[in-house]
Amino acid sequence: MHLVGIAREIVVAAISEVLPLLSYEEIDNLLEIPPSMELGDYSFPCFTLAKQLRKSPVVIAKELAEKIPDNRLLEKVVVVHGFVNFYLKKGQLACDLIPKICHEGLRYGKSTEGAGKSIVIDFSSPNIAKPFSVAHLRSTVIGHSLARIWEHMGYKAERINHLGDWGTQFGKVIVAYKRWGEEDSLYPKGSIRHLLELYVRFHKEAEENPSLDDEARLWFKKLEDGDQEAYKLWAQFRQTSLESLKEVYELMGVTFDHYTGESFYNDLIPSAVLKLQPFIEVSEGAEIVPLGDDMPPFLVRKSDGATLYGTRDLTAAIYRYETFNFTKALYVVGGEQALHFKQVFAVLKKLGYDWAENCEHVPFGLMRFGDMKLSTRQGNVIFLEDVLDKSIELTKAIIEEKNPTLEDKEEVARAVGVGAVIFNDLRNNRIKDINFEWDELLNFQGDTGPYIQYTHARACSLLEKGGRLDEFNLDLLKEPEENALIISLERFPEVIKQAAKNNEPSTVARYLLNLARDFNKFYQAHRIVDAEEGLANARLMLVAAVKQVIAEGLFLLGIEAPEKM
RNA sequence: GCGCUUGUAGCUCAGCUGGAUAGAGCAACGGACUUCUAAUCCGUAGGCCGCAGGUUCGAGUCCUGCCAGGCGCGCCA
Repeated sequence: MHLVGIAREIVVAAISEVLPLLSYEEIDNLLEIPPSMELGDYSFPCFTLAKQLRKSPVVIAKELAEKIPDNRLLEKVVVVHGFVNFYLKKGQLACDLIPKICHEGLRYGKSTEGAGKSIVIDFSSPNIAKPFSVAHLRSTVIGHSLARIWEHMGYKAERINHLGDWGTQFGKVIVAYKRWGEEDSLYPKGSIRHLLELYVRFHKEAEENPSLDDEARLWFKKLEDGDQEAYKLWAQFRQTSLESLKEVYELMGVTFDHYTGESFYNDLIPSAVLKLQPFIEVSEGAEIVPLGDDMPPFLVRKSDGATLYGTRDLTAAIYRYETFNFTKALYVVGGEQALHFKQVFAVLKKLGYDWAENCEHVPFGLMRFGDMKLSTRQGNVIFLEDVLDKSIELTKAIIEEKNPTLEDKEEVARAVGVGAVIFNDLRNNRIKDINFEWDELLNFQGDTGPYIQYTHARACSLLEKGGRLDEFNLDLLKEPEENALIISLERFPEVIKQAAKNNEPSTVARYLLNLARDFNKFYQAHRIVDAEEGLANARLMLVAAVKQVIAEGLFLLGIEAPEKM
């Protein structure tokens, strides 16, 4: 069991000393945070012990509390009902914690749990025949954040962009391009939006002329069989799309270690299929692997012999394990593909790969627009680039209004505008569907990215005005607003751990909102730079620590933290 | 039909994996800028936690059954 956080560790240790019945880990699991500060900082419920010890929870709690030894960080231990409530000496905690945070900087809360281990994260993975729409945003920002969170846990992250650069959809685009390429086009030949026009037109025309679908399948088959013309077109489409994609990634500050898309695995597929051979059955001309009664069969090859994305996912999984020897493999892909991954993992297990247990689908909810699902096929898309641009424009306007003398306006507007979009996506549990609402997205007040960035900039401004800090006595911090911040800073490592455990960036996002709110309350209630000298220095140190943790938390979400805005 | 998933304030959502009096933001209304960045803060109002059972010291949280929405269910990804 790896414990994080100074104070929590001490509380658990103290209980452990007087309660040998439970292990360290059991105590840590039981320990909770009371609903309000008046009830203490940590709380240990004794109800579950009642049966085992055959005593009332209140009696157990009393006995336990009496035995807890004195500790330099413990203010008092109070029994309420069946709870043992621990009150920490905030001043002392501040003395221990704040210099530590300021000293460790971005390393505060970092764990060594994953030392020597690697985690493969498959995210973003857009379909490259299609434009990058807001629907792809989710996988991109969630995956990017998870990579940073797991790195903070000490893992080596392998960021993989499993580009959808192979498959029947390319047959469709080829057919459309050959028929209608450039004709009546609003966009120049070869541009990503031109490709979208073709894609949309294909589906429209295919409704009346289903033979187009057959033609598309034929072209994809030709592509797989190495047809020169098909390959050349495919390569051209791929290149255009990739260039356009990379612009968006750059704007958002998202990076990958590997751009190994589906086409990357073409050469590896035969050997993977060979491994599958003993399990394959032929059904209606297609090759399948039956998976029992509770799951539909897994399709290996279509009746025309072409592969499917499942085949490529399977091949990719094996390749990744052999290449990275991962401890964990995450697939940050929409929830609508849950069954697909269940099938892929089941097939891996059938092949005898124990590591299939370490593969995890990290699903997320749909992005909706009004009451309809965004559908590329119907041309019903919102381009991510447009969203980012709009958000950046709005940010610029706000800067002009509120802080017209700001330097680097362009750069700040980009950081804040993009941050707003990213935060909007990471704020809630990832499984929730998101209704795409311009108004909500472009509102920069309340629970938003700009709110947190603003708080950070505010803290930076105080530090700039406060000057250099040589001497400080953190024991002077006694106000409730100060205490709230100290205890909140102390909990940050737990928060990261929790976020990693659940693959849930929103845990960090929520924490930051609370921290920012607590900070703004503190800011509102007390003078800082012009408090009496000793107190001013102590408060400025607190501000420095808060600033540090906000910047670090934003980093974990993939959001920048400008010093001024 | 079967499987997965969601249901908490008018709206968008938290709720620490079963704990104490269910909390935020938005929207509404009322306040606070000659003072450290008002992208802020304070206050008011707003709740049969979808419904009904069950499990136990204790349920918004777990189990069962309904109801409602969403997503899937062999040659798309």
